[in-house]
Amino acid sequence: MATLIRVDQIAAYEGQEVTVRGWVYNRTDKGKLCFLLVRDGYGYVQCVAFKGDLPEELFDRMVRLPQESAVIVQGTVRKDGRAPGIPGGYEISVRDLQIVHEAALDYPMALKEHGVDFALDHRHLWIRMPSQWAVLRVRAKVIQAAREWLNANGFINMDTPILTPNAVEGTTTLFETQYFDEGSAYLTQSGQLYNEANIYAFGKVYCFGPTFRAEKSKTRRHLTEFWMLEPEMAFTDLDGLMEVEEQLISHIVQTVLRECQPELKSLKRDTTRLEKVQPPFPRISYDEAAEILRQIYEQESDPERKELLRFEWGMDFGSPHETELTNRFEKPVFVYGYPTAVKAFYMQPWPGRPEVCKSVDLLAPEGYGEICGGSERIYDYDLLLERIRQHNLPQEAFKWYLDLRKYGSVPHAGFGMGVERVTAWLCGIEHVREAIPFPRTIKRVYP
RNA sequence: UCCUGGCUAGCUCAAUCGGCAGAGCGGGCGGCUGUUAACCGCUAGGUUCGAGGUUCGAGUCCUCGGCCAGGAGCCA
Repeated sequence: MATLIRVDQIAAYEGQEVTVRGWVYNRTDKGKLCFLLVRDGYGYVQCVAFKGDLPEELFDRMVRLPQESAVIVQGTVRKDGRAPGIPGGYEISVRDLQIVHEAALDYPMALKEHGVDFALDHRHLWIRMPSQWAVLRVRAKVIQAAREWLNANGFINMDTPILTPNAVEGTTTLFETQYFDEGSAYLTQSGQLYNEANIYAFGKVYCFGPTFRAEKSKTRRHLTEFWMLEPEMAFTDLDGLMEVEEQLISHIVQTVLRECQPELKSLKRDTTRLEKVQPPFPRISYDEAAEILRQIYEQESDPERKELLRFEWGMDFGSPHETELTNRFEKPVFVYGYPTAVKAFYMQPWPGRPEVCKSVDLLAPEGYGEICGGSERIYDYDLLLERIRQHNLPQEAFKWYLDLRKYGSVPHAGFGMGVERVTAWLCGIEHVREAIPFPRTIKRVYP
C-alpha cells in the first residue's frame, strides 16, 4: 500500500508511490490520455493516465467519470511545470484507481463563474470550488493566527453567552426569541459586557463567537450572523489598546502571507500592500479625519459623488468616507476620538472634552472599511449610571455591569474584530458573504 | 424604507429599429498521447419572472405585481 498523502505536501513525495483520496474536480480526456484534477481537501492535484497504464475496462471508466466522483488514486509523484492545481507543479502518474462513488451527472456547478443567487443557493457545493475553498482556508488561518497571538500574549479564552437578556448597546436591532417563562431573550450582538466582568477575574481575556444583528443592512460588508473576536484588557488605556490591535492584526496578516501562499495565489491576490502591514499603524484623530474629509469634499467636482461625501463634524463615517480616508494610507489606519453622541454609552469621555470619547476604529485599506472597533470603557460608577439613564437603558438589567465599577474598578479597554471583514480584505474579495461557509444575510437563511 | 440595475435553455450570456429565440459551457454519441474552464464533429434541451395592455406582430414598448443585486440609511 502506497503512502497516503495530503496534496498540499506533495512536493515532499517526488518520485514516490503515493495514495490520494478525494473527488474529481475536472476531467479531460484526449483519446488514449486522461487527466483527472482531484481535490482532497488540502489541495488540487492533476492525475494522469495513458491508456496502456491501466486495465482497459478501468481506463474506460476513468474517461467517463463524472465531476465530483469520489476516488482513491495510487501512482507516482512527478514534478511537471505543466501540471495545474493548488499548489500545482506536481502530478500523479496513475497506476491504480478505485472509484468509491460515481457522482450523478447533473452536478449543477459549472467550472466557471455563477450568478450570486445561484451560487448561494448551492453554497453546499460552491465551497468545493477553488476560489471558495481558498477563501475559507484563509478564514481558518485568520482565526488560528489570532488565537496564537492572543494565547502567546497572556490572553485567556473566556467565551460569553450567545443568549442574552437585553441589548448590549441599546441601539441596534436584535433577534428576539422566547426563553421559557423568563420572557424574551436576544441573540448576542457582542460579548463585551461579559468580557468586562471576565477581566476582573482573569486580567486579559478574549471571546470568539457568532454575533447577530437584525438590521436590514444590504451591503457587501454586512451579514446578519458574523463572527467576532473580542479581546478585553484590565489596566489598559486607549494607546495600549491600539498597540495590541496593530500587533494582533500584523501577526494575522503576516501569518496568512507566510502560510497561505497557494490560496492567495489561486485567488490572484496582489499582496504587495499586505506585506507592508507591520506596526506601527498611522493614528489620526477624528478631528483630523474630519478636516481631511472636508478637503476631499471641497475638491470633488462630480456632484453625485460630492453629495455622498458630504461631511460635518459630529457625523459618523459612511462607507464612502471610510474609503476616501483609507485610500490615503498604505496600512490600516486608526481613527480615534469619535464624538460621544455617535458611539455607545459605555465609552470613556476624553479628559477635558466630554463631546469626544476614547474610542478607536481600525480602517482597512483598499476600501474594506472598519475591521476593528474598540474603546476605553467607563470605569467610574456614577458616570456609567448617568449614561445608562441618559440612554434610557433598563437600570435593573445593568446591575451586574455596574457592580464591576464598585469592586476594584480599573481603567480597561477592548475591541471587536470582524473575522469576515478581515478575511475579505486579505483575500481581496468583493463581498463578506464569501468569507463564511454558510452566510446569513437579510434575504438568505438557506442552505 | 428609499434609489439604481437586473430577470431569456441546467449554468453564463446574446438577440440591431418591434419582424424565424441563438451561442458557449454542462448532458448524450463519436474523434484525438499533454490538457490547463482542452479542442473538433454530431445531438437533445425554451411558459423569454407573472398578470394585463398597445400592435398585423412583443424577449424588446406601456401599466401593475414578484424575485434578486448593491448603494443610501443603520452597522462590525
